[in-house]
Amino acid sequence: MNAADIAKIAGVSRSTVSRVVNNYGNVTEETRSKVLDIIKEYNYVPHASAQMLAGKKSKIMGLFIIDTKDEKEGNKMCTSSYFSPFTDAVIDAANKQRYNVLISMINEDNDYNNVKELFQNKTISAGIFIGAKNNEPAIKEIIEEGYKIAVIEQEVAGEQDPFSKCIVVNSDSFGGGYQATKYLIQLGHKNIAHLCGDMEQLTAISRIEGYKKALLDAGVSIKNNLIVKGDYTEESGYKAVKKLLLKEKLTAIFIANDSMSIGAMRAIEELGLKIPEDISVVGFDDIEVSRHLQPSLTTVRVPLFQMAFMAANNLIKANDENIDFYANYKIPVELIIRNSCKQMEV
Amino acid sequence: MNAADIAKIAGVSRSTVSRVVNNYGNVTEETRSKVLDIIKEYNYVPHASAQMLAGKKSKIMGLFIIDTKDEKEGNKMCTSSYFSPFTDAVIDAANKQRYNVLISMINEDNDYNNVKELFQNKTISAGIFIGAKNNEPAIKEIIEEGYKIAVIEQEVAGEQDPFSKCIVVNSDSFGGGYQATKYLIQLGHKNIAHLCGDMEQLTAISRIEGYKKALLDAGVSIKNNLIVKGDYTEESGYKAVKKLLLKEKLTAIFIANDSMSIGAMRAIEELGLKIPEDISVVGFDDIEVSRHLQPSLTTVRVPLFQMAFMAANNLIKANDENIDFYANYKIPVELIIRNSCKQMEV
DNA sequence: CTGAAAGCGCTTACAG
DNA sequence: CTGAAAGCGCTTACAG
Repeated sequence: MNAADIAKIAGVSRSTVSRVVNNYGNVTEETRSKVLDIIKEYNYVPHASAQMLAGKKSKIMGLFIIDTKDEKEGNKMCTSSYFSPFTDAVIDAANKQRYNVLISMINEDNDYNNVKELFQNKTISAGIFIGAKNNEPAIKEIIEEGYKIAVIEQEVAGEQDPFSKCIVVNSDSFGGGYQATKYLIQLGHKNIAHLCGDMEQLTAISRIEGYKKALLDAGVSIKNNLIVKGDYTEESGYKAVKKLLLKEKLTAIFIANDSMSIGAMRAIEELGLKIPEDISVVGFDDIEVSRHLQPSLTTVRVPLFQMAFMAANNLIKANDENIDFYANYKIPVELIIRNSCKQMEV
Repeated sequence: MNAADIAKIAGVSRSTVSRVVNNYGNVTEETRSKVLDIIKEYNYVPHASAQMLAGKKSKIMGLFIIDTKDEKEGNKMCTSSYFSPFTDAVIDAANKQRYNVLISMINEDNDYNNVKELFQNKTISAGIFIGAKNNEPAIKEIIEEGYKIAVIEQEVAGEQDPFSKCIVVNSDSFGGGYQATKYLIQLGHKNIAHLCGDMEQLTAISRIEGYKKALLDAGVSIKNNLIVKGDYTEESGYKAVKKLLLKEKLTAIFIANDSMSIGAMRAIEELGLKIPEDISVVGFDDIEVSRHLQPSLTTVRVPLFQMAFMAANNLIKANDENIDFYANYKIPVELIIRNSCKQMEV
């Protein structure tokens, strides 16, 4: 059952069937309803590929989740606590506008080639990237080929930067790092450590900057031996904090994400220390588990739902209206105070 | 840059370009490598829609996540802790075989029409359903139209049932309910309550059956006032258990999933009772948070990764080889003992 | 408002 | 082993 069949049955031309299907204006009401009836009766659905080949654009957008950490069994789930609400929201936003979303994971650099192919072979007409390292050249290449792109957490380095030619949605990582650290300072802490995230990502870079600025503004000196490196995985949090506590004296630690905080809490506990009595902890992201931890984790909430909606809706708009629309959003974050920090005694 | 351009540059016909692209045998090595070079040089990628229209089948499979609960903000995240590992594994399995996956949520019955359209307009050539209620007629319809389908957690009611014409992957919910309950019995509990899941779903139906059978086998009488209804959401767990504890006397409760267990634990705590000292709790699913709860939750692990791989791989195989392949798997589950249950004193 | 025709970019018998 | 041609199912100027 194709357009020609419908045309024959309805006694009109294929052109007219097409006009009805696409809801164009230049058809009599009578013709339209006659054709519509036949379409319904025979349950005719236009062949998407034929439509595309003839000029319609794809209603499929890509969502690409970058996670190039070496995967142990455990990690996967953790990273997905961050990506999963984002994914849900993208699908939700897309479906509402009759778009579909094709999701793919990027675990190694080579996977970017598959993504590029998806654009080139016209399967998708737009794409969202989340989890990429800052300045990722593979994404820049795709943007430069002229495809419609939205990126989460990317720095735009001036007008020459390809990232200025897409939709960028960032959270205020600097502000979040600042707030988190300031909160610890206000509680009376002096020796506040920081566990960094994967420094290839913008979030990690900005969160540590916020941390440093807060210390600076409060006149607390920055001690480099209190700053340690992680890679955003739970395991890295565990190791880094265990090592740190064995060497340094501190009463509080600001950790660049919640997954590492979970590992850190395990390390602290294993060393016989109590949270928050001995060590105060602030995380970042507010993933689902954080409110269920013992003690519940004080953290900075990143509004991933909202960011997903902005990325998806802007992208769809640009695609539907066939316009070049570029933007650079910075979404505010919020400190969520729970039970992992305590006021220092005076 | 299309096949005709490549053909002209390489000095061959479009047919030959097509043969090279599709890696057919009947081309001289010389011709092949010449064409391949040109393709690489000009970065030619065949138009996916044109290929499909000319007869190739779609390399996109659909993944449909059914969640028809009334959505409050909170629920969404909870349900996704169950779906998210499954989704990850499906994408992983698909990508490994050069398939892409298009994900869509079904929040109301009407959304099934969009799914059907995706098959009818040939965007996807196969699909996986997870979260559907048992016996879902909308899915039956799709199977009956002849599309390649895999379904998670569905009962197959004989050879006449449309579900016998697809790939069914179930976990052993009955066995899990049985094990969980038996474990509580062995710990010396007599008054073991059960909080059911959404009874429209096969898992809920089978889990309660396992519970009853375990009691029966142990000679413990089934008390209907100890069996209460939930709908798999955290909130329903909270409400049901609060009400239950106010009325009945019990020392243990087997809860049909972990999300409800989280709500239940909150209810128990609010009533001033301790887990496991006053009430032992066993959940089901082993979602990510469960091991982080306080106390960590004893639960039945459902191997969603494995189920996802079976569904995806079987489906892809059936699609690639263009065969009708039907199967009905029952995947074993495992009781994960943590700290939410205690041995009764003698 | 409507139809005949060209064209989108491939694949696949068919013939050689 | 290779090419000319038909065909996949649409949309969109163009002409009326």
